[in-house]
Amino acid sequence: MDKAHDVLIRNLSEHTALEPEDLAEIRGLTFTLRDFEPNEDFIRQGDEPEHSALVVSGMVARYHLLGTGGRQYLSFHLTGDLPDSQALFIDQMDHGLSALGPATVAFIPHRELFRAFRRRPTFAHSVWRETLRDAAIFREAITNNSARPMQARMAHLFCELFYRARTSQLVRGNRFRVPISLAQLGETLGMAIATVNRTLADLRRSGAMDLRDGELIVLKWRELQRLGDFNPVYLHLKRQSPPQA
Amino acid sequence: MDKAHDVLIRNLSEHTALEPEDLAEIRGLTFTLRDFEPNEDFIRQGDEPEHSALVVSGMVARYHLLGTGGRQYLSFHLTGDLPDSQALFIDQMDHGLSALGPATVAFIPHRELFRAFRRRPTFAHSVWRETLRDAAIFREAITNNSARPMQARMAHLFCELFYRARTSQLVRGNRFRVPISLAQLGETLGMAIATVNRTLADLRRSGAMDLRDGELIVLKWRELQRLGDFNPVYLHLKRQSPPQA
DNA sequence: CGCCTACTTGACTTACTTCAAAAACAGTGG
DNA sequence: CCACTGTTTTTGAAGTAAGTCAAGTAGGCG
Repeated sequence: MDKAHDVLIRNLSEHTALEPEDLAEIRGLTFTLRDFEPNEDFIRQGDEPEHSALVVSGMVARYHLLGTGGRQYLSFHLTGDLPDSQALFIDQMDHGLSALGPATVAFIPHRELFRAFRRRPTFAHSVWRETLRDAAIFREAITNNSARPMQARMAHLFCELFYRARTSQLVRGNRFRVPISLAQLGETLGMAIATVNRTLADLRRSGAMDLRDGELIVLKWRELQRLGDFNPVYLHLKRQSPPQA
Repeated sequence: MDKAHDVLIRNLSEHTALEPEDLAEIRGLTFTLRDFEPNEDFIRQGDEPEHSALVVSGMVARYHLLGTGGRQYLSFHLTGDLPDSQALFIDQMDHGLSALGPATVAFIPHRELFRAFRRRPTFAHSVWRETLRDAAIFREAITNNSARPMQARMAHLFCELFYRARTSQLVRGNRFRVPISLAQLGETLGMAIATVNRTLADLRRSGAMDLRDGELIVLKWRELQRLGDFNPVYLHLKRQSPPQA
């Protein structure tokens, strides 16, 4: 059951130099694991959570509920991410979280985290940094959905997911599980489902990538990056690891 | 010269209960004031700043540079805000900052802030909370620019600015300085300038608000809120202060 | 096999962009 | 004080990308 600690440490180490004492402190945290079905909610808008979540496996999404009943997806989270770190210092959730495909999430009481923060400021700063990276990803999403044409918008999303998956060592060959429907893609990128389909068809036709059976396949990384106007600086990773393809 | 400390304390107090020791620590910080012209940049994309900024007066914006040479505005900051708090734990700026109208900004070395964080964790947490509120504002911008029709989109932006201005006590009567051009509004909301003008004309015609001579005038708050589908929960303010009009 | 959901495709409509030009305004210098 | 220049705002007309609507196909599961 050390998997939760492992993935958290690996993820924080991508941007922060943790000392042995920090690692010990993290390993002392008690995580409660829970499995979720595809599309199962686990934190709802309006909740006042007393636990923090950590993605142990699978993919998890944040979303806003719209007045019309629909959703706006805000971000996606992979193994090692703290998808509701934002809730640490905030009373009421302004957004919800759900599993995309099947996912395992570890929960840890806020109280325990705060105690660890007090004892190891470096650990606190690494989590803070994690929330700031989240914010940078939100900023990029604003630009993506506001200023880029449909094709670039979609390509950019796939670039980000693939790049992050790669640093989290979730890419086998040039493939990686992205259990997302066209409808959800539309609710992420702000486009109608018909447009999603046609835009995706264009991307497939370009030969740069494919999305099949819930799996993203990157065939020509440089080309996809060009199409998506993708520059990974905003992900603020210590070592830049460009996919090789 | 104490203005910088005052506005910072007032702003942090909106969401955090600071203790006398925190106030003393904050009052001990050394700020360097600088005045900026309208549209003057003061932090550029790519910079690696060693100082943090605090808006003392005026309005300040964050923006992404686009490949096409244009800008995508990401957020606006009022008196008391820390518009580049994101840079505290991040090497390289992924966005720039500029003054909108004339503005006064106070700068403080990161080193000094970190020392204060170490001494007063509550202060650190209040700044962390501030960065999380920023992130919540980014999330709302994603939804605004992706899922709302043009008129609601614009109304929502004005609602947010007015609401925040009000909690920062920057609203005189029902007016408040918003020195933003139509072109900049377009680069904020992801619409062409012609559409900005027509949408703004519609809003004016509705009688809910006006924007004249760089001043936002809210005539019917409830109506504007309705048009903008605005719910201030995401601003995470301790006391909710609905404008009276 | 039949049901349900997800994806695909086509035809039509429209909201927004683009292009272009005029009007209003601000600043500068004679 | 008023012409001259440049910028911002306003308005119009035309083109188009994306949304909507609708129907059909494919895939997954009891």
